[in-house]
Amino acid sequence: MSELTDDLRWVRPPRQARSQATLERILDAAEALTLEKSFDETPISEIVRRAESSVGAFYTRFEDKDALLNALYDRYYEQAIATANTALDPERWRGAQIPELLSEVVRFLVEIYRERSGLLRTFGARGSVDSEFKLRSERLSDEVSSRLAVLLLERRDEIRHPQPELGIRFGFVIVLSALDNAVLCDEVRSSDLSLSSEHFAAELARNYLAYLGAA
Amino acid sequence: MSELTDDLRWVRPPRQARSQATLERILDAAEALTLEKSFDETPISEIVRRAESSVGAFYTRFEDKDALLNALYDRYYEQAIATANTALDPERWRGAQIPELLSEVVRFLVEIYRERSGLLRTFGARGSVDSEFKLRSERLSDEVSSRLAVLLLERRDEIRHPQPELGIRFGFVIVLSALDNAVLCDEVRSSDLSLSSEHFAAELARNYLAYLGAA
DNA sequence: TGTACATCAGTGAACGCGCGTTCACTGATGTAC
DNA sequence: TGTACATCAGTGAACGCGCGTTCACTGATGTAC
Repeated sequence: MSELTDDLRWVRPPRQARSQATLERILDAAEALTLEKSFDETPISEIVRRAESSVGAFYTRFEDKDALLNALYDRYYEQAIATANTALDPERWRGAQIPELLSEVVRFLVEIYRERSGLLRTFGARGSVDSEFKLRSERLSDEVSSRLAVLLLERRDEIRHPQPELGIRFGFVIVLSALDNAVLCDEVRSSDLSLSSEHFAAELARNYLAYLGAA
Repeated sequence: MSELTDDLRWVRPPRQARSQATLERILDAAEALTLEKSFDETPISEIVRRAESSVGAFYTRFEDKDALLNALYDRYYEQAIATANTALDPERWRGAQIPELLSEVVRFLVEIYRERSGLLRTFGARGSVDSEFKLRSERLSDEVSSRLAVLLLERRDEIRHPQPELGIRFGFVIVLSALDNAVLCDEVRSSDLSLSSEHFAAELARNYLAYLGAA
């Protein structure tokens, strides 16, 4: 429903299976190219070449180049929300304490940031220039933050931060900031320190736990 | 000395006071414009108009537009190092304990990030696309991190993190990541939470202290 | 089941705008004697 | 102290490249009867 509405906003809906496939190839090609250079530096001609499509076909699906970026974001958003819903399902964590929970969640986030580093860098770059886009992309982290907050507030007695709700939100923003920053480096190599992903995730989780006073 | 060498790399040295003044007006104009839009979106023509100079004058100082960005960074680097040297002078903090020290330092960083948000956003955007530039800009945070590490290691007994040196470095990276991220929003409004600068600084310091185990 | 027609999908050459860069020129400053 | 000349600094119109976008056209798919 909202998926349909969103899609209509950025892509002209395909009417045939053929054009649906073309659309997906274009999205995939564009996402793949985010690993090589910035979105701005990637001409449409290159995207469609990699997608084995053509410039004209591009414009039958998209209003302009901007719409492609937004469509990429929409696709990522849907996937991320779905993932968050299963990963942060309260059932799944029944009986777990905060340290275990946050260690797992942070480890998982690190993995996602690694897999999608190109996309996330692209969204970050765009957000730093286009405040409307920035707001849209913050909706995603707000959603995830809310789901996490539910889990943590069920364990409120483990938290010593004077304002648990604030601590949860702020601590999560910090975790995402660190990840965003790490993603700017080739491979998640945790900025100037040379930590493995595992070690990076462990220290990041330690940071969040210590800040919440839940260690 | 190194200032001269660096300068020579990015700007053709002025021989007359007049051209020195022009150079500074161009740098100032470019920095001022970083508050309005991204560097890429700001044409040279607009920069020189604001500097009350001309396109030709620009090219007698700079090889190309890129050199201007690098010159802006060099200027910022010099200033930042000088500031760090006085702000983190061990004499200045004699007798202070870690909580006081870090609270002040973080507060100070927040202030700087607010004042120079346009520049820092510009450097961040460039760093996310140009890994050589990213390396150069990491040199600055490494330098500051080292000076801070000296102060904190003098107070090693206050730190409960199992690897104090690592904790200091990593915690500082996290603080800078959060600041970088905050700077992307109009005014430092601490991401999606609406905290005042003071409150933001306080929570960020709390985070660092808790992570180090020095609270 | 075939035929006619409408709509969808795709092609790629050509267009045009924006902006970085060049260049031919004028004026200002410094230097030699 | 003045004059001649060299170099530095500045001007802004014109150029040209890259890339987003358009468009006239061909081919594929769906639909009506």
